[in-house]
Amino acid sequence: MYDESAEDGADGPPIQRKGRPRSATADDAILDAARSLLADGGWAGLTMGDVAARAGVAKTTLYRRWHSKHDLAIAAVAEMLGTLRLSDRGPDLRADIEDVVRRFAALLGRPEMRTALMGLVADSTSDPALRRRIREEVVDPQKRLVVEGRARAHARGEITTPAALDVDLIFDIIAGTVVHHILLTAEPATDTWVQHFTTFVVTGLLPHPPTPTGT
Amino acid sequence: MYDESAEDGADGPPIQRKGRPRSATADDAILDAARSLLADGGWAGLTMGDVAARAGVAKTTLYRRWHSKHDLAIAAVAEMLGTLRLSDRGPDLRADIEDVVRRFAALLGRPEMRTALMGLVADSTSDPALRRRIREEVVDPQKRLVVEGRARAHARGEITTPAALDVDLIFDIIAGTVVHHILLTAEPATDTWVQHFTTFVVTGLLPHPPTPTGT
DNA sequence: CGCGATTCGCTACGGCTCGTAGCGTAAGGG
DNA sequence: CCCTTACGCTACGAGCCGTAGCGAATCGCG
Repeated sequence: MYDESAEDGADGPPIQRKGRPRSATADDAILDAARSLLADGGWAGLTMGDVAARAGVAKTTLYRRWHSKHDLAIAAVAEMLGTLRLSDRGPDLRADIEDVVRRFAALLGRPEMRTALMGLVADSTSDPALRRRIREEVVDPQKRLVVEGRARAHARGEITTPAALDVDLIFDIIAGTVVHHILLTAEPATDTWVQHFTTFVVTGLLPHPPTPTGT
Repeated sequence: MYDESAEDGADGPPIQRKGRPRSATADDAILDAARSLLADGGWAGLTMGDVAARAGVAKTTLYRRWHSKHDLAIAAVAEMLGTLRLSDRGPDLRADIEDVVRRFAALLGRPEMRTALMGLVADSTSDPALRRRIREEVVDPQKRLVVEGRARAHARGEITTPAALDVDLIFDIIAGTVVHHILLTAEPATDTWVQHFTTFVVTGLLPHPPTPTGT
């Protein structure tokens, strides 16, 4: 189901093969062309023929590396998401959250990013195998950011036990909200929006929780 | 750009025309067929030819009502989302939120719903006109739920001024988080997840905000 | 009642995309 | 140096979108 040839997952060293090696420049040219077409023409604008033409290679060369348009898009997206980092060290949890929100929003501000991501997710709604690959190669790796932020908060004493923060839930909230906001406005998130949202994440809807929910 | 014939927006009375009237049963059959195909084969499974065949009509009949696959999908989705309601009256804000989260999650649990929604959003990333239509006919109408919940909270005295709650932000958070969660797990949201998320929305990450953010 | 207007089903089509196959050629490794 | 593999090219089958043209059916209105 899968060629061990392409270096999509970025796992393991490039396997040594016997004959003529693959062109590394072609790899870069293809991924660049794919992102460029995604930015210009959206998910529908990403056609294998056009990618090949813009990259200056034959269509066969694409299919020798990736088995489908989905595989190619995953590779292009994963490479971009892999660059996400947390700033060196923030003063408190709030600063760390604001930082990651800002960086994630900046990434989604790039049209090729949101286009590929949504195209993949859309197709994955009826393709369990594709959804699994997206989760494993695109989404789940980013949870490291939440885990790291939580560890910092614990080290600072802001939370008593790491288990107090549910990583999956926090990730759903941050990623989901930013995606929803950016996709429907189609403009980069403003700085005030980022701060507004961050405040909410830390504080919640009702700043002072007095309401004793008695019977 | 748009036939005033189809009753998509559900706005205004059915315009009287002169010749043979359109078959209302065909309308229902088409939308049902579309939803059925979406549930079975995902966004890619929604083909105009198959919809026509399953609905027992000619492909021409589809295009006479909707100008494109996107228009048809919007009509199918809007009809389903229009059924969203708030429960009659909850005891407090938390109950109202939990209620709307549960109902929205239930709707997204239906495969035809998430499939159509994501397919449309994906295509809209590079189609401003389509994005605008989705916002106006699908997304924005649901904000009434947030507005209503906020009014209730104000009437109960849980918040001092309605402006204290940013409708757009709250909508992004609730809709975005639920969508993100359901799409990546592909399973209906559990009851404990709904409660967990609701608690977060009301309380925030740090239940007691001690950290005096001094210099 | 009948006439004009419109819908409906059918078939066919042009243009596009995906992904594959076959072939001769280029390039590097043991 | 030769074997193995990558590469480019062309062609192809299958599928889908959206449109066109036709005769037949169906309703409103005068």
